[in-house]
Amino acid sequence: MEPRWLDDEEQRAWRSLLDLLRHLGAGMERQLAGSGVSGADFRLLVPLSEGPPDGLRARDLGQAVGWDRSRLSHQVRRMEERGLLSRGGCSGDARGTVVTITEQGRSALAQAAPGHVEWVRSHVFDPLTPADVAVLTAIADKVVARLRDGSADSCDAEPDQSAAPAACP
Amino acid sequence: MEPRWLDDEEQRAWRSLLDLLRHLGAGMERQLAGSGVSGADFRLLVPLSEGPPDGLRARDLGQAVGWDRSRLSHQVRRMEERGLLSRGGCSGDARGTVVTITEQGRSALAQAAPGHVEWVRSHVFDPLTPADVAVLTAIADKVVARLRDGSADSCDAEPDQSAAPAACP
DNA sequence: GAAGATTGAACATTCAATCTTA
DNA sequence: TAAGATTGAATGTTCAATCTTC
Repeated sequence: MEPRWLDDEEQRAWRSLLDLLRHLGAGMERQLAGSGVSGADFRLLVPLSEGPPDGLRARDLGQAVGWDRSRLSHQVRRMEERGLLSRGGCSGDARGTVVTITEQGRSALAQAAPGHVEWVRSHVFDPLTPADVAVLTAIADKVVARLRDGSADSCDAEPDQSAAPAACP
Repeated sequence: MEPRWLDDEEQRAWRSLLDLLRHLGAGMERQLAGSGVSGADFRLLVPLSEGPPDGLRARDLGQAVGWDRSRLSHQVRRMEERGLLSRGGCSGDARGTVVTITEQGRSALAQAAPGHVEWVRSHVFDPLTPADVAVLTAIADKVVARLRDGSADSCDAEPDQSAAPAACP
């Protein structure tokens, strides 16, 4: 069957969206790098800093950021080596691992967060009107909902209720 | 100075946008993988298939997709090893390299493109109204424009006039 | 010296076992 | 048997030289 190709306006829209994707990711990474943490570091530090002081189970942390076990394990190991967090056993379920943010981790986050929020605000929210923001949220949610459904089509399900990196710590 | 933290609605918006980012990238990659090409493969094949039959200079190809020399060089080498494209010298400038898509590359693209466009349409455009699409384009362009300016702030300039992966070949 | 391109090392991510415990 | 987690190999990306030609 002949595919339904994109017309000119749709191609423009798609290209703009891909540009947004690329620039947003790259810009965010660059800004954070200037504060000494990577995007991945930040992603983990936020939910850990907001969670209970005892730390979070690796399973829950993985769910929070939408990562699989392997990626989380590697990232946690690297961050533990750098002193940003620590791992410990899980009382009650000997299979589990509990991840805890260290003082050094809190400090790194506290140092990075203000610049990050300022960057997000000035690069994303400042150029938009409040109406833009409302519409953008609605649009993003619609597409994400469709994408979530779609994951079940040809592949496995995807829980993923990711945490918001720009939350205030 | 106390940073301007995000309010609740802004946090929701930011989180939705990040979710969109992640799901769109992952979903696209997964869909393409089912057709035997990676997102990176596809990115290069599209401008090469649309460009002159003699091929494109690596410099121009890099500009088209917004990659640096190193990343492009590695990706081109891997794709050449798989027979999707070929490299040759550049007549007129002995420093240059000319990259050409092979028949096998064209075939791989022709095989992947219909499914890709169908995926983009059904996952991105179908859930949106024409008005949504127009607004989304405008919003993305505004933010990208701001992000382009911003790149000059703390870092180097970024030309990047990337190609649109979902174009019809 | 600057531009175009390549290379190898370091780092991140994915994939396929593997291991332990529920 | 399934869930939680780790590991090592394969692949992809970034970073810092390096090399050639303009």
